[in-house]
Amino acid sequence: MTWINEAPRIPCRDGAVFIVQIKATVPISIASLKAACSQCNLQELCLPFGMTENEIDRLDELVGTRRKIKRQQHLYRAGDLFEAIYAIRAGSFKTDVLLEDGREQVTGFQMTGEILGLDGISTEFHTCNAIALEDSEVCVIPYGKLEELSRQVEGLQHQFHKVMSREIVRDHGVMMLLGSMRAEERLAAFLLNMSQRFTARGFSAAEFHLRMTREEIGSYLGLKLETVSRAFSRFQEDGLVAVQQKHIRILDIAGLRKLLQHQPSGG
Amino acid sequence: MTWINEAPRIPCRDGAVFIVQIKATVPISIASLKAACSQCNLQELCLPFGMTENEIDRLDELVGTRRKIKRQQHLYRAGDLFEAIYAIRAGSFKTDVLLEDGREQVTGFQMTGEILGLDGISTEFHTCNAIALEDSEVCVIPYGKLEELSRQVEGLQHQFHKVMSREIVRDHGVMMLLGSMRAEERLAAFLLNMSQRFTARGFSAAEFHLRMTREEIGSYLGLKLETVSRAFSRFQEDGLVAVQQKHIRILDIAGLRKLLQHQPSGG
DNA sequence: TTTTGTGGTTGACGTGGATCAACGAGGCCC
DNA sequence: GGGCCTCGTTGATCCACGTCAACCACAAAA
Repeated sequence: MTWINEAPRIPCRDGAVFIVQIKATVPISIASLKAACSQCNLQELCLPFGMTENEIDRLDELVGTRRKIKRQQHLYRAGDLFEAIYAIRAGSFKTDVLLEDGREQVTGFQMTGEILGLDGISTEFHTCNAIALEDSEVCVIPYGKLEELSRQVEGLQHQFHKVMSREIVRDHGVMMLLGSMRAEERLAAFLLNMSQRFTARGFSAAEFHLRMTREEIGSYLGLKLETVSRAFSRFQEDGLVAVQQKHIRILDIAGLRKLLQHQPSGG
Repeated sequence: MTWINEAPRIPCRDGAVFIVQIKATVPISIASLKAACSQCNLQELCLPFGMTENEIDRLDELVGTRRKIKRQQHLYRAGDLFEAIYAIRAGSFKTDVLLEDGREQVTGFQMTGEILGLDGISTEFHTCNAIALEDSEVCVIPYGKLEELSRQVEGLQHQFHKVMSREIVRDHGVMMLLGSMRAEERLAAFLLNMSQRFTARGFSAAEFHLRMTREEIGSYLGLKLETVSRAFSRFQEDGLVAVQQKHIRILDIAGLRKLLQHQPSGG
């Protein structure tokens, strides 16, 4: 229930340092958790979206704990018992599925305010891995509590259903991308999607820093990392974007959008 | 509320014949709807799964109407206002998304007991098309009623969440397939999946009739119809399946499964 | 019965992206 | 500073699948 109890679940090389962090954050966390959602500036992007003030106040009892996850560490793994869903408070994640032979498919990249762990409801075990792309923090929402509260708070129930449905719609978009777009279209779609999500978070639509590698982008888009790299170079040649490693500046957003229509065909 | 009121929503070339059908089925429907779910032999595969007898009795008030959809007709279209989800009572469907330039991506094939329309919760408009692959019938579950009842009936709430989560997990599987498998692996995965779903419905695991065309399979698997056809032929040569048009007989299920592991790589 | 249409199969050929390989750039530790 | 390691870029070559086209099977219509 406290940070201390959560600590053993967080694998961490430099354990000592991390304990210090815990000690430092415990009093702050306990204080702020009393008003977890109602005070959070991510409301608009997160579970509370669209709920009334009264309803959000009731939400505060939902978030029992926060959890810090260091870069490259797992929030949960495929096969883990499902107990909670997670709202990203800071940082970003990728989710992936692994085949027995080692092939990896990245199924999504998640940013602040987005919800992780919905895959676990189905079987009560997680079916994918969630890995932090940078040092991150999540709000832990115990699933039993969420179901209980959403039986009482209509707005929460409705919003939770919307979050799940949005995930389904997003997945359909990815299927479209993987099933019928060519490499450059996929990357254009990816960049436009990132841009739009950064915008929603108050960052620049045109200039941002990708937290994932070319290989992870490639896995998500069903391409090899070399192909991703070549597509970036092509966009740069064509004056669509300025690329410097992970730093992206979109120069011609309309041009990127145009790439998405009427290509001859794809896959 | 009755078949008659629903009738105008069903586009139908041979209207006259259909009206006769309606007249014939109205009394039967009204009688059976009084005990929609509790009497239904699809319980195990559908929304009531895992609920207690008492809970299922309460479910009966949920299904207001049934709707017949003829082959090739839409249950709903992208852009339609979202009002209800649908449980397939008989027949089968495909769902697809269309790009402006006409490209189609089939996002799924649905069989009896499966739920359609979850994509609409997110924005209150449907985001994909649902088209009957054969003459079919669905139970119409008004969404408002479902939310209301699932605030009262814990088992319903839980089961509904599981259905949504299962859809997310399924989509991840398709992403894996589209993103990192080669053509024959995709088709093998598809056949094994169909076989498993037919089995769950009491049909033969080894012999079944596909309701969709090669082109639809191809769209779902991110392949061209010729590639699907060639893969079928290859499987036949290798003694894995006997294919005669849409009729499939699996001869070596272990062989198909083996195709799914340890291929060198994909894409 | 022939006709027409839709869906499926098969072959020949082209190509987008995978593969293999070399090299460059930035971050981190010593 | 220098060595190491991960990540990214770029080039040369290959091949799985797309494309184009001919033909076949079956069903419904004439």
